[in-house]
Amino acid sequence: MRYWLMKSEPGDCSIDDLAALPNQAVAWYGVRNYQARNFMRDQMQVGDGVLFYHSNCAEPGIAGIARVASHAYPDAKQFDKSSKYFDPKATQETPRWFNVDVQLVKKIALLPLAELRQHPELERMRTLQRGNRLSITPLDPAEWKFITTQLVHD
DNA sequence: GCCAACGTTGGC
DNA sequence: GCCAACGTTGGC
Repeated sequence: MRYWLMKSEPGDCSIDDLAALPNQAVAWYGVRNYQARNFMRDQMQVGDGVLFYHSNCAEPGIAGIARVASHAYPDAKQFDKSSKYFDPKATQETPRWFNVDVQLVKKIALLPLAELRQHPELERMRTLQRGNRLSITPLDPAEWKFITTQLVHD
């Protein structure tokens, strides 16, 4: 069992968008960074814990708890010429990009980035490090526990 | 909209 | 394999 923080731009897919989907689950397509891809492809297991994070918006922060709901499989958008995620170098035989499905567990009262920064327990969190841009980062179990038991209120 | 930080690309 | 140029991310 591992724990992850996954960023989504709410203009693209917000926590409410996720909640409105069938099964409250979404294919996490569009990751075009090798490190983030490798986390999904090589390390994620069904049932892993996910913090659903709103990025690049007025109120960045953790917006909900989710779970990994599938193993990684080829990202369909890499083959779709009409998609901005189309990758001419990817083929069906040798796909380059993978994604998992992510399913909502519960929406929470937004935990703002500014609040996360105030807790010494979280000062080593990858997402809080200067210059970090990775859209998927692993969480220490202690960080997961602290956030989900000390900071989350429904 | 600004800009710092980082990843990728491609010429050499 | 170096590295400059370029594109992207994402907080502010």
